[in-house]
Amino acid sequence: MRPTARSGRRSGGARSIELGPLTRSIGYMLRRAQITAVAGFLEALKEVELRPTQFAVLLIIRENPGIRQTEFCDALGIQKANFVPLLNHLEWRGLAERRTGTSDRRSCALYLTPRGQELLRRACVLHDAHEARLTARIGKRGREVLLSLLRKLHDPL
Amino acid sequence: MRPTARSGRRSGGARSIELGPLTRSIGYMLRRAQITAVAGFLEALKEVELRPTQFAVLLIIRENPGIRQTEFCDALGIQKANFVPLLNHLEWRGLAERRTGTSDRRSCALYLTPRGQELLRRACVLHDAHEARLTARIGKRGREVLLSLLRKLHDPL
DNA sequence: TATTGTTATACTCTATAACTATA
DNA sequence: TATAGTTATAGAGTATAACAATA
Repeated sequence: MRPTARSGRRSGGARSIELGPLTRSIGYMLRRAQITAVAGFLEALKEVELRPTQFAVLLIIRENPGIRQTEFCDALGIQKANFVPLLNHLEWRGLAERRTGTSDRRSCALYLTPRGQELLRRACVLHDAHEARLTARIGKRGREVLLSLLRKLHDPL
Repeated sequence: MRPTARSGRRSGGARSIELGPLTRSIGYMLRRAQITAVAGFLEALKEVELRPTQFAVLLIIRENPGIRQTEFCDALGIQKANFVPLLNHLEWRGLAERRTGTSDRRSCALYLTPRGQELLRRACVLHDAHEARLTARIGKRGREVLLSLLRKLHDPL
């Protein structure tokens, strides 16, 4: 799974792959780091059976109780059509719920169930441990620098 | 992991979404930055009609002429089954080619065609411009720091 | 007429098992 | 028997169009 960066041949006769300019590409290195991070996330949150997107949805509902689906999708850049099965799954697991809006009966207000709140608390503990393992590789200072750089890459400024 | 400080509503009446701990999550910020980077890549390489994976495949074949498919997949962490249609497409476009191995007739050695080499040169120019735009957001020093941090995140060390 | 949530659909990426032809 | 490449298939993630209920 891990590409090596050096060129030449190994003693066993197997070829060591030359990645060339890719190791100097922000895009490619971002992708590799993200693949590693996702794998670690899945391993860390296996106990609560949450994928990264599901974890993010629960967190954002907790931070924004009563948020409507369209609001959610606009903020996160998710297509509203794709949000439906995602939320269906969380509702089916009894972690989140839709409540039909009182003022606008077209819309649904989203809330965590007590069970969702409980699971999310446990998920946050596991997620913190996962983040701590990532931080251990780059140091606390490195983590702050990384978050700052990633924010700059994303924001239009 | 700490929640961020701000919350509340915007003046226009639209709700300002609270992302909470997500903005302090390496995993989430990696994902957001990568989405931005991929969008920029697609825009930058539209002219040559190469997606990030296709660009990476052409580059690695150029750096490792004669590489076999299994070697390639082992090094890049791609499933060999998924590599087949990927390579079929590049071959169909006349950019790369399989040559049946002389010593082992089960395997294919991969090469760029002259047209593939030409297109890749142009693609590299476009890719460099894209990387320069990313670098402009974080500075040359920031870029070096970022690449170093991303490498540390990926490598087991 | 416009908007919210929904359905249907399609295309990409990824993951696994089983097949073929060679070794 | 083991391996290289292939096929088939299934699951996620993502994109657009169109529909019903409501505004």
